[in-house]
Amino acid sequence: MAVIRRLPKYHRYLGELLEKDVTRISSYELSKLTGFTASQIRQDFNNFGGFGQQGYGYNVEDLYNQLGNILGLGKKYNTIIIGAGNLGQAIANYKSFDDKGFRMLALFEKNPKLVGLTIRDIDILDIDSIESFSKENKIDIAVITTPKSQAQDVVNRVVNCGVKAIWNFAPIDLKVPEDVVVENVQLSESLLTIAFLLKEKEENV
Amino acid sequence: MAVIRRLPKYHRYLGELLEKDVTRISSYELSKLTGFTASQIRQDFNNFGGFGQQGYGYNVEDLYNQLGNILGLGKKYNTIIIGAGNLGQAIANYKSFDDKGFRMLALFEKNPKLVGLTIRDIDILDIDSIESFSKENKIDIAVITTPKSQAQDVVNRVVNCGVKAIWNFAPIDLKVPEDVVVENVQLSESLLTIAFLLKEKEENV
DNA sequence: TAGATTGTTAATCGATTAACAATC
DNA sequence: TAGATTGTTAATCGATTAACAATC
Repeated sequence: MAVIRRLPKYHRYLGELLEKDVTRISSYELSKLTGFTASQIRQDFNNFGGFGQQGYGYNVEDLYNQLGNILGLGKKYNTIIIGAGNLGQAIANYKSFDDKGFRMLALFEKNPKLVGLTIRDIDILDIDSIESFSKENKIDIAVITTPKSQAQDVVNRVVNCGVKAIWNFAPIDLKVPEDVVVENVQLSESLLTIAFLLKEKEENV
Repeated sequence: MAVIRRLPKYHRYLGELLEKDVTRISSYELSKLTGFTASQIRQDFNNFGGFGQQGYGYNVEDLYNQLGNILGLGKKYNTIIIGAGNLGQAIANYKSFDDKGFRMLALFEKNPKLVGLTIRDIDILDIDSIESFSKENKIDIAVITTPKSQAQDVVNRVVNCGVKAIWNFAPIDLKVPEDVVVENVQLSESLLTIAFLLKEKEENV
């Protein structure tokens, strides 16, 4: 699990190298870019198979594609966003998510003032149409950007609709069946970490 | 460091317990809430001093306040948001950040169509007024919600203005002097993790 | 061939869990 | 006092780093 948190970063840097037409890279050079140790990088890649070549290093394009496969890119993921406030709209606007295979199909919203609008051609639908929508479209991932108070309720609903992964931005620990993946983005916890580090820094002066 | 990532979660649950007028809690009960083991919880708290009482457990209010202090709450942090797109606006709208002591003073934006607007009474200022603004207001934290291409540049500018912590939402590893705290929120990496877990789940069926 | 760099094993480090004496 | 639960030490586990033989 510690490894897979590093994979997206490798993938990102390899994508950048690819754009710069770099064809090969050693674990040492990659360690300078990513900040991980060369030893760790080699260990990480070897968990998934030997992608390198002794005396040469790694082929950037090959490694990029291999990591893409491991990360489950190449597949398409039908994704809906529940909660069309600023955060939901921000996510709908990220074109790069679509590019990575996360198809943003629709936003769902309770507030009637927002229903009917579109964000980058993505419709904002009434929240009560989740069930009917999911019958016509197999949903893989639901993004939860509702207020905390509605989060568990909408999650129950989408899980009933067969959603297998939740990307949760509400400040709450969701209860889901064990076969449903939950990835939390706890902004508040991230911000508190900053406060802690700032305070610690001050004390160590 | 692993400990301090857990502190905000403890703090959140203790806040909820406090609202429910729960006065005491044992490490065992807290383990059921948070999902951490009771042993780990006791270890964590003991890193910062003995907050409990044998045979009784922990006083919820006392523990909540102690953790708040450790997390650096109670202090006020002057915060600016750079980039007034959806994400910047979303963060400006989070009232709970203000409540925790993160004073959102202003948003800064390049796009002239947005400059002059206000989000929840927070002005959107021209990005070129960062320097003059920081002379009148000591800024502690800068939130980076600009596009990737502008992120490093604005970070250089705010660091020059004396900002000591960066909350970075741009998909890039920022270069900062070593005394500047950077906390990254890499949405794309978080989403890729979901893809990986979904794929892995499928393969293990 | 010599040099470079991987793949992989062993050593180290740190974090988590288990156990239990201390004590409220 | 008996029961409950912490504080704390020791044991375990997992992740990281170091080292080096294999090999391109």
